[in-house]
Amino acid sequence: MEQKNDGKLMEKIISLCKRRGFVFASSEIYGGMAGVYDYGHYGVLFKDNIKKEWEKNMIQMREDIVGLDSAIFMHPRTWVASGHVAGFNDPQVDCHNCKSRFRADHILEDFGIQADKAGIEFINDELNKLRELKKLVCQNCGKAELGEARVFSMMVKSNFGSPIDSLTEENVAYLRPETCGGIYLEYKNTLDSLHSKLPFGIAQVGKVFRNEIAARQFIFRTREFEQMEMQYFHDPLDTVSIFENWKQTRYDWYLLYGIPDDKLRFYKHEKLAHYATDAYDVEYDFESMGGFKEVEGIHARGNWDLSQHSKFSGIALDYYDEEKKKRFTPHIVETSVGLARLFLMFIDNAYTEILSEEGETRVFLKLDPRLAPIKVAIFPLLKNKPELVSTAHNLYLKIRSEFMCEFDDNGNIGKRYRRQDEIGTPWCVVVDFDTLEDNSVTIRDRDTGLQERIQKEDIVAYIKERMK
RNA sequence: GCGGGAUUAGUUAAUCGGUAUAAUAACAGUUUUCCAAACUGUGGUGAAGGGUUCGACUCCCUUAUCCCGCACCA
Repeated sequence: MEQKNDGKLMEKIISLCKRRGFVFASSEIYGGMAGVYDYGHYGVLFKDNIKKEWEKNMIQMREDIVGLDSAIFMHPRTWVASGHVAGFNDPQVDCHNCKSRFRADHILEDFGIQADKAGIEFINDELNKLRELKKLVCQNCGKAELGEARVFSMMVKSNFGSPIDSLTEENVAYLRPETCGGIYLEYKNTLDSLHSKLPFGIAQVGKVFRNEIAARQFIFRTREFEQMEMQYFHDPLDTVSIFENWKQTRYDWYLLYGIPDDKLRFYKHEKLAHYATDAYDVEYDFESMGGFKEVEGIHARGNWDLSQHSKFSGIALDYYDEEKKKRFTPHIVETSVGLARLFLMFIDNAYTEILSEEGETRVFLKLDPRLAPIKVAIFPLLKNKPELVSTAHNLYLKIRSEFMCEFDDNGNIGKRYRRQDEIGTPWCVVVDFDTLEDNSVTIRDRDTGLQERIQKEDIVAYIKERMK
């Protein structure tokens, strides 16, 4: 019988990820580093498979989207133009009495003062006005002890390209907090070099960095992570239909890889960025975190990005539509998803425990075969029979050019099955005494434990058929 | 970032101001004709730094990390 989880799923996932070499906390031998994780052998394979499937759907299977891999470092003015330097931060204010901390802009909004994306001077001016009116009180302890607002920038700075003691807003090189900036900067080159016609998209996967105040919940929120983003450039007249289309396309992608419909939902943003016209999140119901959490954002961004970069760079980033005989700055619909969030989502969904009649628990990851780090493991039935071992090993040598696969002759057969179950390997092939007679092997299904007897030569075709 | 709790082997736990234990996992061997069997052997542990002490895993301080709650998540 399948066991219901007892609220310890996150602990079990973290433990499995470490024990089986998927994910390690960074810098463990130095005591760890918060919000940074390293991916071990199976973690890399799994993560790369997720990335490949995303790229296949977003680039390979489409005529209207092209790839890009832009640099992490961009010209400092990029982030001034995008509004990140001014707005990508949390203005916070502390209560001197009870030590509670609040978002300063949220406090102002309670008084009807629009402070989203406002500068720190503006926020402190408004806070001072409220102080004079004696309206400023701590929402927690009720005393008027709120101090000056301070800015916690989410942007990670570097000394890239300049001596470290002379950093200014003009020359500081930020580590990008999102990958889409690189897409906007290469919009023009892409258009010129690939004769793309609107509507078209640019997709890329890459590392980004954010100074999260509290990086928690394993790999769900980290300071260094990978984003998979796609920016779709189009005629503003088509925004509504294109936006709806992308919502559906992205939602359906999750269903393709075994995420059940009832664990997915859309969340509509009520509070939009000033340039945005519509924004939805795809949320997944994480059992390990007790509810729905955002995995992907789908946003209609208007022409804010291109027009800002055009304004700050002095380079025209518009588009002339030959058919419609009109010139305009393209509008953008963006899809943006965190790779590590998908990693956690797929494991959260795949983690399964079955209690056997003997009272033993079998743990396995019910991963889609396309995502599983190892596709097939090959064992000899017994390890003290050299002819079984060598036949199995030769079979492994033959198959490994087709799929990521493993050979294992450690311990006994049951133990080897369990190890593969835990890393989500969909098939295990066993070479037994019949193999020596008639070249047949058994192939066992991870989810059912059932075996079929097939010919050695048919293994590759068998697996390929089931990975479509 | 605030408040509270915690940190002993890969994991789960025990003990003790005086040589740190066990189970399990790992590895090697024997065995085993399909689901973590058994036997033998091997390696591995006090988060980091400082203090008190003849002697600290144990007492004290600092830092880090984790968990719970608050706040935050453009």
